[in-house]
Amino acid sequence: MVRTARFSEDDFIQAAMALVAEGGPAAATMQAIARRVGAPTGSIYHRFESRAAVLGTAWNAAYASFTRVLTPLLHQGRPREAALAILPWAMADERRARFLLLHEPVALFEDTPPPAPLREALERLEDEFDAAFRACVAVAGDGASRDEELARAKFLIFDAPVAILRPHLVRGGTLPPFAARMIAELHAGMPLAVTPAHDRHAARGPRPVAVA
Amino acid sequence: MVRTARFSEDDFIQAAMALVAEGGPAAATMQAIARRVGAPTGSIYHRFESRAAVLGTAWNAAYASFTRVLTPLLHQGRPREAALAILPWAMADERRARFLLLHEPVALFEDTPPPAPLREALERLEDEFDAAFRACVAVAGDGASRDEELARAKFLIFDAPVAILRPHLVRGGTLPPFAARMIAELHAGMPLAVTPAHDRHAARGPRPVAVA
DNA sequence: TGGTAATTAGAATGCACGTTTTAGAATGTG
DNA sequence: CACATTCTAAAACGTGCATTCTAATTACCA
Repeated sequence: MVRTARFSEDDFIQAAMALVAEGGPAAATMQAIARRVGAPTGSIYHRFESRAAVLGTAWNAAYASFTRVLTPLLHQGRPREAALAILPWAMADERRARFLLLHEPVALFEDTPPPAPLREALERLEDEFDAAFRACVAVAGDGASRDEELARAKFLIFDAPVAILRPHLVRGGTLPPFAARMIAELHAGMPLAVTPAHDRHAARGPRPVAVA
Repeated sequence: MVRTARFSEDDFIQAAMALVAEGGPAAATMQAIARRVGAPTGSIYHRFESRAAVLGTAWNAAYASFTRVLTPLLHQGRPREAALAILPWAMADERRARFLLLHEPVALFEDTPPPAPLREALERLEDEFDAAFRACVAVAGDGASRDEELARAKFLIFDAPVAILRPHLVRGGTLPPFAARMIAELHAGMPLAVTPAHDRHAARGPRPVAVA
């Protein structure tokens, strides 16, 4: 390198996340990202090959940060703690949480999909997350009832907590104390059969892989 | 009228819904809507003043269809039935369900909001829906615990069933039988205090209003 | 101190979109 | 049968976008 960079890769990613969080995918134009960072439009293209690459990198980073919190708890057979861990994760960076949880990826990536390396990295992250769920739930009966157990786990650990969180994420501001209470009550009233510890190792997914 | 129309207002609405359902808001361009209907682009402007008006009309229609099913059950104090009613409503028209439940309105309306009459009609629909929730839940204690009860109700009756439905909506195809089971189990494990019938009339919201 | 590669800087390009315009075709009314 | 009106039809316009291009800066190194 011969000239010190004024703008980092992360500057652009943060700006893109913030713009999507505040105004939806359409608000994250290249010019808006550049303006928010205070850089000329062209500078983005020294770090990212396209808009899809910027959004894809941002998405992968947010997703990885999310699963980094959940995955270990799932592998430890603690679904309740995993579900509750979503709340502090979301409040630690509200914009990132809005970016990841409030927008279907289809709206971000449909028109122009991110470059292959990013897509593959995301697929790996998704596979790891899925494997963690499978490792957590008890193996019981045939394929159909196994699908049901997995669907129950994903609902209890991911979708329901996100649904509880969503109204507050949309509104912004602090999280009311009853959000955690509702998640706890949900897990008490709709218990999940957990894999015994000695089986969990066998079901464990591939080792975590570093993602850009 | 002096010339029979080849394309109806509803043709354009259906096309817009389908395009958003399949490819997100960005896919519903005026040209795409026209192409899908088989009409020239300009014809849309004989029925709608703008793209925002098309999407807004579609949104209001989907929302009204949804609340028409839920609202009466809420006013009858039957939250469990209301929650379960979401499933047949969604399967009756999957595209409409994807359109309404899979996309945050911010992504549809942020850049250009729909014309005032449509915004007002939507606000009325939302107020009615909210009033139905308030009429359903038991009034207990101070403001904070009342907020909590209302949040519980909205989660149990709307957000959680939608979260259970969402993966299958994303994937498409038929709904697995355990979706209804999960909703029933959820309501059994996390019961909701319901307003006694004689109080419900007082809390009832404004009469339903016809929407375009 | 001048060469060089990385970066900033910002204008330029081309394309897709929402919207408008212009022209023509269809249909009920007098 | 003409007229007014409502629609189809398709091209045209202006804007904003992603991306590319050209030039000017910067900082390290020989």
